[in-house]
Amino acid sequence: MTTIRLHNTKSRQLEELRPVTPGNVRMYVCGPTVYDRAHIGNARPVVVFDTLFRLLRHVYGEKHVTYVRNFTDVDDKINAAALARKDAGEPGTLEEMIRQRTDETIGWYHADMDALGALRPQSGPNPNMNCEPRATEYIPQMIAMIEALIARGHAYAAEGHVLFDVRSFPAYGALSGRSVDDMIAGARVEVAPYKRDPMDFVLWKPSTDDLPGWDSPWGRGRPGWHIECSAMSKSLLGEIFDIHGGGIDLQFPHHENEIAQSCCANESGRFANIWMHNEMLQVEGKKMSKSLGNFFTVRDLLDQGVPGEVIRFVYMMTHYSKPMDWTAEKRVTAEVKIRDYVALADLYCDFAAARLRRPDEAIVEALADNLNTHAALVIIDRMAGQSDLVTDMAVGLDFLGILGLDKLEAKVNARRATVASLGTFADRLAALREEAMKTKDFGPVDALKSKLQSAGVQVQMSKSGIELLPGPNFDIDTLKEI
RNA sequence: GGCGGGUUGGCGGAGAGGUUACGCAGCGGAUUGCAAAUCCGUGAAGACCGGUUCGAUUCCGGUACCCGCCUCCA
Repeated sequence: MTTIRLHNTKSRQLEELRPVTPGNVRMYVCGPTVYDRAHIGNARPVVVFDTLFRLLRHVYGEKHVTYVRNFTDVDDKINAAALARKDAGEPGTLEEMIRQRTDETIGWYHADMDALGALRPQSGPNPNMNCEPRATEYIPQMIAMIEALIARGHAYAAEGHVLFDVRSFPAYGALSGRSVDDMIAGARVEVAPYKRDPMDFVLWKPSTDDLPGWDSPWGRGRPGWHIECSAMSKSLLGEIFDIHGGGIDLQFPHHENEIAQSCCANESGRFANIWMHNEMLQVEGKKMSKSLGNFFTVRDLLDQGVPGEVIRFVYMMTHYSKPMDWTAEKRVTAEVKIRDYVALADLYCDFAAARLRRPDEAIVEALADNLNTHAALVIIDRMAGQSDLVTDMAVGLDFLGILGLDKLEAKVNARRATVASLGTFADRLAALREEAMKTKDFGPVDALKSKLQSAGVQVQMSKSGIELLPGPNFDIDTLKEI
């Protein structure tokens, strides 16, 4: 069996994946807070961990991998958005508006991530498991966990809040490499009067009547930010599971707090084994931000005509552990590559054979080496350079989630249809050329050629004949006028 | 201020203590009515300063710059 090695943020080392339950892998990835469209930074972990999911399914078998990714649908930003709508006079209760907004956002998220070729989280061993749990469906489990933390002396209730006592957990800060004392020295912590220690964080907080809330032993309230992941991962994956992932920005405080809560509430005192974090994304060398005007969503790109496979290809060019720069130039590079792959598949891919074939071991090995997607793409390029390996290239693109075989075949067919539709122009051009060969007046040939080129058609004339292909800016409407 | 990541040829981007990364672009040639496509060939690097070493882009230390987290943004 392929040995998978992954970088564990916790140990700061490359570690061999040894599943808690041999032969079965369980992975939890922190999902989005659902209040708005996913921006291109949000999509990076989705692609990273989807790639890992695909690798795990390949190595362990589809029936032996469980992947859970939550939707956080209780959050003050969501509340604020719903309150604003209510104040604007929209009908319905706050709860209805929140539900409406979160449902809508989840729908967007699914559509956008589907376009990137990301598989929906799912469980092989338990196909009925809801692997995309919503936080609001796990309030009782959160309350139970908070009660356990209080009972074990790791949390305390104060003024309607329940707080985690960071001093009760000596390992607090281990994941992110900081000490409680150092952090307090940073002095940017909100020091609420009811906190025993400035670093103590909220597990439960009271809700006023105009905010969503649930009954609890501490009165009507709502959960703090981090507890939902601890509760949901425990409910669905158990106390101890194999991989926990997310963006590096979650390392502190989110994951640090998850570890504290889960380790202290769990009988075993343990939690996830391997912690994986993807580095951040920039845009044209700068931090993506609304004020710089370089902020955009996955949907923005899709609407601009950048296909999901191109976006995914750009993500996969950079190793997940390094900062990634989204640039227009990379987008173009990816577009050219994808177009070349489709053209090659048109010529040399045996789709029937491809559907029966396993991905090339070298590609699997590249991913097994701490998810070296760039190395995998280099192998794809090598395959593209040899006609007898193009079928393997197609299998590789499918395995990497860039272009599924069905999608690739559909693109090939679309390309063929376009080429066929160009046939009459090819015939016209051939006739003109033949005539020009005799008269030595190439004016008419060049006239038609440049018209075709301005419609985005690639004109290839050789001794053997004329070939017209759709180019990057191919426009069928311009063509009709010729 | 604390913690962490980054800096490789025009651009993107890896691995490896000493042997061509690779891709795109460029340049030269073949080919073409001209192009395109294709093929062949080719220049170009390792932020800066030290140290270890026979030898470092690769290891160690420092400096600079960029980015992230420490403010419930992946």
